[in-house]
Amino acid sequence: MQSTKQKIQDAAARLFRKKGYNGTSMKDIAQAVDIKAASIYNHFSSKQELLQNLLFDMANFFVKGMKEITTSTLNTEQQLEQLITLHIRATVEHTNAVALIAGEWIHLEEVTKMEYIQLRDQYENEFEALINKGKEEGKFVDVDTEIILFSTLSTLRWLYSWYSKNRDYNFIELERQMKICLIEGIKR
Amino acid sequence: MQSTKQKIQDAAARLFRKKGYNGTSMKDIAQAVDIKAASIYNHFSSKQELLQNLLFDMANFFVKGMKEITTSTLNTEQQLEQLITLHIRATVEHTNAVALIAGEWIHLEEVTKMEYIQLRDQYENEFEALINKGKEEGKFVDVDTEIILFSTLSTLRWLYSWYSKNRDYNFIELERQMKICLIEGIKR
DNA sequence: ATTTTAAACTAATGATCGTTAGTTTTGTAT
DNA sequence: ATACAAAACTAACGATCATTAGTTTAAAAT
Repeated sequence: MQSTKQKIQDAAARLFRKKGYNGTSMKDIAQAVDIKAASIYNHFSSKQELLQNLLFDMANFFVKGMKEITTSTLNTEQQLEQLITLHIRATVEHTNAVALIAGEWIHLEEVTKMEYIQLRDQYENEFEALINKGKEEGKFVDVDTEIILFSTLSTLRWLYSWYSKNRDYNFIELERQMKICLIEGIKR
Repeated sequence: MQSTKQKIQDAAARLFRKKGYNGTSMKDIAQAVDIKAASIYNHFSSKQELLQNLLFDMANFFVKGMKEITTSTLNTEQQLEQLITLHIRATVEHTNAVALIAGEWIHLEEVTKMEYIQLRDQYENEFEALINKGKEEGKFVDVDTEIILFSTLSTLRWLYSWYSKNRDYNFIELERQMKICLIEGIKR
């Protein structure tokens, strides 16, 4: 059985995704959990806190996953494969929260937004370093690193959208195909 | 000199992108144009109409471009190249409006939203048909068409984000690199 | 110069929203 | 059974918002 607090978080993620942060009222969230809007404040101090929890949980999930991968003994190509797996796992396990990453972070209040962007940039920089490493090792094709990064990341970030329409797609197969699509294309 | 009407549209695009549709008030838009909120209604009948104009202008831009390309005499690979050029052109010429495609279409009112989704699906289907054609001709690699489509489209759709941070990047070079990145990867 | 039209303004309306205060209910520990 | 804490409720607040009505100003046409 799910706790009320967890139910509120889940409903918030789903509604923020469907109607946007500002388009979702505390009443909407409360109704989805079958309580009154004021009761949410027994569990969270504000609507903004709900958004922050969702976004930072995901940001930390990715930053932590990146750290584990880059400090492993896997070779560069294997590390890139693991990054793809990381994104697929996040998407499958937290589809709605992942969807918020695409656009709803703009509704974080100013100070928090800057902290969030910092985490995102950190992640991107480590991703970029990995691609550069592969290029230095002569394993990857000679295309501008930033363009490879942006092309790869955009695909991984958009995955939630595709996954929402193809939830029955074979999971292992998706992983295999994405690795071909994203890695074979840049191998030399 | 830009007309007031055009200035309102441009400000709306910029603000919708920065603060979201619901996060942007008519007063915000008016202030950006240095008039009062009520004066906007001399040019547009509602805030919703502003969003609709922006999104459908872009949707029509893409649908029309697709039609021109697929009815041309170019071969499959060249047509795919032209599609990339189309997205780059849209992004450079209408950066803010293109940015709205990623997330703000959810704020279209219900009936209009369905029309919009229909246009989007039509575009995606024609894109998919092109990839299938390339595969049948034995020109493209044997990866699930939907995955190639989703990977390619997500990169093209996210381009506005990258472009916003790299406006000084050499334009011709971007086009060349993107074609390598998106087409070489799926060629066989 | 006069009329007409377009586009700005002021002021107000009704609705919704996030949040708070105060109260009651529910469940748990003693 | 009683006491306590957690979590629900009702009611109300101040603020903001999209939009409308009515008025004034500016520009264009006659």
